[in-house]
Amino acid sequence: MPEPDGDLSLDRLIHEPGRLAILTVLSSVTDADFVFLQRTTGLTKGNLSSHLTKLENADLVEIVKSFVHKKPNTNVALTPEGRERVARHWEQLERLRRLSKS
Amino acid sequence: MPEPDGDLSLDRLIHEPGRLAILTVLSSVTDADFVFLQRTTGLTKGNLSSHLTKLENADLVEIVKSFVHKKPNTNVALTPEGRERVARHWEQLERLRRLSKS
DNA sequence: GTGAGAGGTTTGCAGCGCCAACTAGTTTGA
DNA sequence: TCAAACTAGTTGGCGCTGCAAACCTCTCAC
Repeated sequence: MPEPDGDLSLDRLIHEPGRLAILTVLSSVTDADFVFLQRTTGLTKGNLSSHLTKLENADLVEIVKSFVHKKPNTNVALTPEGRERVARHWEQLERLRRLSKS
Repeated sequence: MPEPDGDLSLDRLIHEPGRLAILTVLSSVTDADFVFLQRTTGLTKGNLSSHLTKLENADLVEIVKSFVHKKPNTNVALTPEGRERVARHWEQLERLRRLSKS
């Protein structure tokens, strides 16, 4: 029940390392496909797949499946809400960090 | 298997919100007692207790128990190693964040 | 056709965070 | 004096969730 003085609580959905990596990569580009995300984040396919599903369910990313060169292609982009929540998360972290430098 | 290009991996032990809060608070003071940490982090006693145990096992904090005014008192301080690893963690986060702002 | 590989998804489990319940001791007050 | 209430924690049980391995489906080379 005790709320911290300034709210230090972090959104687990975003804070989780794997997803934070995905979201951060996504926020530097307009969109990215599965393979690119896998290489940049270092996640295994399985992890990446399940994280993407969670992010999609939370409306943080939009996923478009199609075929490119006859191969399945999964394209991922942040939703506006996702972009905003990631930005807010970094602010939250910044706030937390400032505590330690004062 | 695949390592990311630049290492984006985050230390779960430190990254976990509850512990990150504890460690960050601790890095702004020389030491703190249980009740102070509970108030500043907003964690429940149970959480705080188990997080502290983990941090102690990992040698990130040192815990000294004593009695103050006849009451049990738990005093916590970062170890040198803890201090360094927390600092490194924030650098790691900063590196990750820069990806998204380039 | 068949073997290898790309591109994912599903499954199983281990580990962890979270709250509730409990312990141990102290103070209050009837 | 004895019990109720409070302080300061610790422990246990449960449910979630991250992880890797196994699996699936399609394509291409031979």
